Amino acid sequence: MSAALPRRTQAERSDAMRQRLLAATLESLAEDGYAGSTLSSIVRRAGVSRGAQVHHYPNKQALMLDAADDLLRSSYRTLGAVLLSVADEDNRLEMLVQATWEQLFATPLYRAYTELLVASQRDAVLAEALRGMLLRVSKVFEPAVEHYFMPAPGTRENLKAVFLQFACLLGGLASQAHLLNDTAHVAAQLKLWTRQAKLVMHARKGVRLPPPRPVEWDRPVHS
Amino acid sequence: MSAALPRRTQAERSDAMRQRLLAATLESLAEDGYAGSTLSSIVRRAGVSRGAQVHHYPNKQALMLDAADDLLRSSYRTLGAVLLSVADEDNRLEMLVQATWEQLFATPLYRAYTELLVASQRDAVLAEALRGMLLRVSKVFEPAVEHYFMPAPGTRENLKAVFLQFACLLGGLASQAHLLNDTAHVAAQLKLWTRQAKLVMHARKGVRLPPPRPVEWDRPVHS
DNA sequence: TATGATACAGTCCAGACTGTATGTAAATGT
DNA sequence: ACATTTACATACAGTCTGGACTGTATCATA
Repeated sequence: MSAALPRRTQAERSDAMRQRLLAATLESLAEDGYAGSTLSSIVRRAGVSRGAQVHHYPNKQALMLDAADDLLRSSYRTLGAVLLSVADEDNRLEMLVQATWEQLFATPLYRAYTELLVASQRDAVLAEALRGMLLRVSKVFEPAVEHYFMPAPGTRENLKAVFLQFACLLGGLASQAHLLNDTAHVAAQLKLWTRQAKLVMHARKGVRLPPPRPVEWDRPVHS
Repeated sequence: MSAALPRRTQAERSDAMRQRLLAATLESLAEDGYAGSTLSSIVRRAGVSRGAQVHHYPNKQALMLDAADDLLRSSYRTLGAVLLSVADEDNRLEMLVQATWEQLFATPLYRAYTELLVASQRDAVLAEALRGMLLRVSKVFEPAVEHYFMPAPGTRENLKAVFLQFACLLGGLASQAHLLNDTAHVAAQLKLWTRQAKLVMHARKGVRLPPPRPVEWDRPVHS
């Protein structure tokens, strides 16, 4: 009769609980902001008790750090999927731009990232963590860029810099999107950057294989 | 013997007090963030009592709204000065880019703006206020752009969009500047955008006059 | 100069948040 | 089967915040 109680192992219970807490934390960051994400509201959102949180994360910073880690890990996976999805497209750049915006920057997850980013301006530990995670993400993106694109003949533009520009542009755009109540601006900006980028880079012809898959970052054991 | 008490008028006292409160608020926003800018800390920073604040601003939101107004007004003036300063330069675009970054985006004031911007994501009143103020600022910038620059012959690029791109780029750059601990990246990005912009616009030749000075926004009487 | 309005100072209070301490159930090891 | 560790729940302590409230000094005006 204990069909509803499948007797989970300790590790399973812990992982599930951590997952619920992290998901609730990221939701809360996106909706209520960093300061608004109080421990009480997070556990309420996760539907667990206060004790569960304090058991897995001794203090708020630890929870936030792990949430940041989870966020960047998730973005890493999304980015990987995006890069794969444009593999067999002819107009790779357009697809990449559109997909990056829609699936990465125009999402609640990016709003959560924004909150962590501004909080990191006053939290050196969080800043260091974000720095390291960004480095790891860029380590995936840059080889993929090399895999798919090459500098246009005649130009000697640094593709890394052009994509860093892209990231800053999308970041700034996302931060102000709720003020510009005209969504056409966003589309225009995406098109504008695409046009500019095409001047300095070409999609490599005949590349139908996905980019090299670097070090796995999917499930490192929790420290 | 009352040499130290020059008998100020009521309006003078009020203005001076409001100024101290607003300055302290913007400092606090830049240093301690939005949530960290508590009323107690602000009045402590301003060196005034709690009662002074509550007299001039009935609640925290009113203070923040006026601080945002002051911030945008100040940026408006700075931007005007920047535009004037590049009037008689030959390499106007480079100077404009550099000055905009140094005097507008790489300042504590922009950090304060960032705090207000993310806070406005959950404060509709603040968002509306920022929206209106940004509109007014752009109303200064756009005529100045027309005054100084023209689309390059052959291209039909929208200069407004290019400068909106510039703003988003600088915003994104400033938000992440504390993570990229390499200041060379910023300079490289500024150069990159300048190069791209030069492809679609030229400085008008022989323009030695400052841009048209639109509606004044220097000291509207306080409501 | 008398009277009211304005500017400012200091204090109090209800609520909220974080961290901690303690108690109970479930899982694990032997 | 039982002891021990792990996972989770509840209660509490201390701090802080924002708003309300009362009191005092300064200014405007008739």
